[in-house]
Amino acid sequence: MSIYDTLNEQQRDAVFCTEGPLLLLAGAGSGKTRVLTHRIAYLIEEIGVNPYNIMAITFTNKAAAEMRERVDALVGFGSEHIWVSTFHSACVRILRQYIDLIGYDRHFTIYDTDDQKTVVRDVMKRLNIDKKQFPERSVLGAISKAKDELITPSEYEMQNRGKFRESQVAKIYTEYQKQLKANNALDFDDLLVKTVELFQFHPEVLEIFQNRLKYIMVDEYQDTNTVQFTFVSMLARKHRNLCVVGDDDQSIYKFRGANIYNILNFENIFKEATVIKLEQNYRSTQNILNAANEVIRNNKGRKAKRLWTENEAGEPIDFHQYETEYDEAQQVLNEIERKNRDGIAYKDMAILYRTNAQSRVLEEKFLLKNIPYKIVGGINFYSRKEVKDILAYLKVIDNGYDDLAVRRIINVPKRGIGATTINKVANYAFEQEMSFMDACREAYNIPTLKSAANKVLDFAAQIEGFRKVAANGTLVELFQAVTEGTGYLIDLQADDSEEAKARLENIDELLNKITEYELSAENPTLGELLEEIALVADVDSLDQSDDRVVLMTLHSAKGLEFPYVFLVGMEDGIFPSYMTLMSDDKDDIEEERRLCYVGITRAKQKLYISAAKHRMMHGRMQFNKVSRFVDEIPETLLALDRGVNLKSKDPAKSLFSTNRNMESRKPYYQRSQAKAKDFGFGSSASVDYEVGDTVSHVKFGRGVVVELVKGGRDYEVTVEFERVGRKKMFASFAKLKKV
DNA sequence: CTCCTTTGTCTTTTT
DNA sequence: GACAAAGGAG
Repeated sequence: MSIYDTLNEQQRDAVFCTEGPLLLLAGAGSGKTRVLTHRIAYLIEEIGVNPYNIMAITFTNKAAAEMRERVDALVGFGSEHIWVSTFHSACVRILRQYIDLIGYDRHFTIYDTDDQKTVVRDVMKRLNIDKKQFPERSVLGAISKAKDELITPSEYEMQNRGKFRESQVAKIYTEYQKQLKANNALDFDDLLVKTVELFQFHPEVLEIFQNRLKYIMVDEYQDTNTVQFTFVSMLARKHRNLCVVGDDDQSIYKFRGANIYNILNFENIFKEATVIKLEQNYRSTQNILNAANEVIRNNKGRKAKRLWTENEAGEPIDFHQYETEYDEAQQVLNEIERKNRDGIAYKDMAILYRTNAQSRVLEEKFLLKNIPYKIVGGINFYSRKEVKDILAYLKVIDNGYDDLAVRRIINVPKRGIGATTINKVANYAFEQEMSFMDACREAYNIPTLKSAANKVLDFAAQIEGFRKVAANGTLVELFQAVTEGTGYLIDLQADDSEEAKARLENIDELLNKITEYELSAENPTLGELLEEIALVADVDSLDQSDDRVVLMTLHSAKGLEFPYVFLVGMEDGIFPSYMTLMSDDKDDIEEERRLCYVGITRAKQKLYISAAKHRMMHGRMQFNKVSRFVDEIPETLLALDRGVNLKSKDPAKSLFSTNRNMESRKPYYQRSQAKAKDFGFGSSASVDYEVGDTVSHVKFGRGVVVELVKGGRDYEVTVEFERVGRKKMFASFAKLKKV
């Protein structure tokens, strides 16, 4: 009896097929991670491959850690020598060793999306390009797309001669890239692009890695883009032992440049490739799987396959359309409570939604009911202002060329250095062709500065001081020097608002992170710490031993599974999103459908689908039809009756049919915004309290109404709360209850 | 230079 | 509603 006996025939074929290119088409829940880990074990134990010669690329750090753990359990030794990482971390690791060969300093900084925006904004200002006409989002999108396709600024310019918009973007792209280089910084895309460049211009470096990485495996291959593909195929060119695993039906990152042809054309590119399909699903019940199959069947561009399972039929899929998003949240939470009483652990239940914004209403209910939960994604911890400020200090200490970081902190906390002064220093730096930080150090040379020069010099001296601490002390000591030496902590401590308290907590949390890093890393350095922070995804921190209900977007849920899954907000306009409904590109709706497929197949035992008839979106009441995807699930798989909560206050007025089935069969586009407005949720808004009444609020607790003003379509109510003081809010949002 | 208020814009998904 | 930019007062 060997460990391989537990695999099915196709899985075993995949494990034993170790030489040459291999394309593994692995449907959802077909045990691809099992195959990958067993394949690695087989390579090490049976073929005698040195773990050092194996590389596995995963999508998230969490998946990487998990894979290592599972291989470790199988082989018992050597797994720590396997190179398991994400694309981005792998590239950083290579670049930290060799990037000086292509003209960067090895202490480069990694820019996140916010940093990118700042650079684009600056560049556009300098080039005098109107940001109304060229929103930074779309400019960055174009740049990122170009990078994904390995198009350099000059190539981009040549390809777009004579096209006004594109040539403007080309100018921005060129300047943007120059700026990054000057700051000794790379954005996320650059990590890949620069590595490929390094390999192109320095084949000797490429060869080092080719010689080492004899067996390469890529997980979630359907979501790779052109640079990533180039990177991998360069590495694999020598030994050609490239195993890619993916499912074209789960390709959900086209917006990020994922190139589905990487998987669809793999056999054309690697002619000798073996192709193995894994179609038996071990995860979900028959009902769930059937629903998933029926939905995905509506897509045109896909490889033919049909997942099957030996699992039992299981319970039908629950579907409810509720009145509002609040009702929906309430009922979902009720069910979670019920299940928990029946002995289902919280961590076995997950709520999935299309957009992060949908988490807010749910979170409020969780707080109210005191059910443990964890929200993945959304506002990243590391993008909070106070955390970014402190990190900017650390970045400046690590890489003095990072002008962006310097400018962020030069007046934080307040040092009396205003915009005028900063511009003068920036101009001087530009004329002298030096970094902003170096210009600060020479502030006495800038005649126009006058008295401000001393303030700038003090700042430069302070950074110098921190550098000394960094050179001699621990990271925690450095952290303390920065937070205390700058007065950042004292300022916050002096302020006793709720907000300041929250900020202090976040700074504390950052200290925890740094302490933890310093304890666990073999050879902790400031650079590595910053890098680790730059490359973590929020899912990475998901600890599945915690007994909490998990809330996340469908995108984040890829690769995960839960016994009980709630798919909320299944409405046309939300999922599929309004943007894709409006798009002329038919592929967009197919991508949404794949996302739906991913969502459905996360569930092992039972799936709950729900929608709201109307909900507040962007500050307006929106009336949505049930998602077309729900319509694609055969009725026989759905349970529609039990516990339906149709609290329709006035059915006569209702423009939505009370019959949910009829509703979902109507053409989707007939809903008009004007009609929705006529219902005037706003104009009919009324409140059952008045000035002087005591009311209670979900978050703020008890308070007294001090003012009530009728606005255009809503009441504006001001309440003096016992705990948090005076707040002004709209009655329809506040949901105040008279006590 | 700083702080406050007002106004306008934008709303998908993320390494 | 969330946030950034702009405008205005001290």
